[in-house]
Amino acid sequence: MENASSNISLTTNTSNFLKQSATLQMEFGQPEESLQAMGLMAQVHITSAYQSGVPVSFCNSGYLTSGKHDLPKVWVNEEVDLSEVQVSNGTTDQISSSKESSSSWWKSTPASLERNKIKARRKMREPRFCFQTRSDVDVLDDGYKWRKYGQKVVKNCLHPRSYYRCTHNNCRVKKRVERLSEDCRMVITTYEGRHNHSPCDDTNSDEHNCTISSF
DNA sequence: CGAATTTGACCTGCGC
DNA sequence: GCGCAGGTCAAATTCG
Repeated sequence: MENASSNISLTTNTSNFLKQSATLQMEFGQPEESLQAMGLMAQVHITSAYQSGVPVSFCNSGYLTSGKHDLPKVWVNEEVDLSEVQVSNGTTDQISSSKESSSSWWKSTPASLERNKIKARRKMREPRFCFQTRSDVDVLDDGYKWRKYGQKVVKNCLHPRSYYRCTHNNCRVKKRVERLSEDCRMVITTYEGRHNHSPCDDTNSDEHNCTISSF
């Protein structure tokens, strides 16, 4: 990584990931563009890939330090099943589960109809970006406004995982934040989905111009 | 007092 | 089919 400001190198270990990466570029264009779409203004170096949540090549090399944060290690976990998305045509009404529609006691209420929609939505996997930073704070300032909607203790992890959702209207981007049990200073952030707005829509300060290293 | 967070319950997917 | 683990919901609580 001789020039972090202009080069993003991608390490791939499996042909499957290459396929996934190709899909990603269809969706987002260049990797840099992808990261910007996620609101990541910092220049990054992609060192490893996650495949279905399992690290193909976990990054364990040194980190570039800037302030309280090290520049993040990023990997892309593109899990969008385009055929599935096309079948659903962006809506959830066409997706149903015979198992769920047969025996759930709550199925006939308006709330349950909404739940069915949510479930169908869950089936459509969103593009994901994961990155790892060394930081004292859990939530990185990426320019977007997030609302915490859950926290869960994950097996074999000392630290709980936090779940956040973008607060912008109709933006369904989510992120998960957890700390490594091996090194509590390491934060793993996973973005899921793509913002349909700019960071400026969420903040009225110039904080969003700050990069991840601004803490 | 409204917004944000916490937290226990619930739901779903997956492996055995 | 069952149990476990991860993800989400929503009522209660806290915060600004």
